[in-house]
Amino acid sequence: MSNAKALPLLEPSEAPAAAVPCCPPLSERPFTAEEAERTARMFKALGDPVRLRLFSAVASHEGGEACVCDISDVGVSQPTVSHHLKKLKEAGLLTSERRGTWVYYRVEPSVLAAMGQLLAVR
Amino acid sequence: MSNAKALPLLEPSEAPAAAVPCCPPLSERPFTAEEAERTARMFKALGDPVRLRLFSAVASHEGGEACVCDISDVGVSQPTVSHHLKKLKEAGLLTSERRGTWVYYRVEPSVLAAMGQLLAVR
DNA sequence: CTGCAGTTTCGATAGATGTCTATGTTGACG
DNA sequence: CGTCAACATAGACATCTATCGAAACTGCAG
Repeated sequence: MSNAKALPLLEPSEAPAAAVPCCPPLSERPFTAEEAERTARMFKALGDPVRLRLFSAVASHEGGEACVCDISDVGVSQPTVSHHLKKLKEAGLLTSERRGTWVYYRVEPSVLAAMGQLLAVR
Repeated sequence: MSNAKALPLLEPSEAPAAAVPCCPPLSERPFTAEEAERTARMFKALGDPVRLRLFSAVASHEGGEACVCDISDVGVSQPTVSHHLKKLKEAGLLTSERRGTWVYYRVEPSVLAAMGQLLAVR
């Protein structure tokens, strides 16, 4: 093909979803529907065992980042791993960057802090 | 009836699931399959907007407890509310107690602390 | 240019989940 | 005892989701 412009459209749904400036602590006041919708996305992303293992693997990896090949050993096929990493990315919990052959994922530290605040006791 | 022993059988599946003594911080080391399975249950329970609103409503209510009638206004039918409260209970996030006509739900404070620890930064 | 390894995307499918209506249970009150 | 109100359970249904194999894409090395 030798094309040089093969991706004319980039879905904005691919964006990091801005999960950081999220919400008040859960026990401060009842969540509104909108707050709940936004916050539930993050919890839901961590609500799958495979995703939780992938997230933990990235978070605990040296330098806070890991390439897919480092963490693919979670008992499911490689496309499934990719699928879950995408979900975590869409939830704003991970970011990715391609360096040569490999793709590296890293955790967004501010997100961990934000979720910690959610669970703070009044 | 004036009975004193009317509940002969109580499913153990109804038990609080012992969510408290859970796991090390997510970023300490990669989770094992078993740890992930256990921990994901809690995140999953909070991964639904309606459940999150119900949980927030209970957590922020005076005294840390609320009767169902106080928090049922989340836009779904009454059986659905009951269903979600049951899920939260099974996940070990809420406990319930009947007092007369009303059933009161309250948060397990230790659970919030445990989940907060999960998200602690290394 | 061609092949290869790492990664993502696509299409399909089985199982899980959220929601409803209808019905059951429990306690309070005449 | 009868009725009403507060919750819970049961069953049905539509939608979502996790998973896989196959195929496409990307960068690197001959």
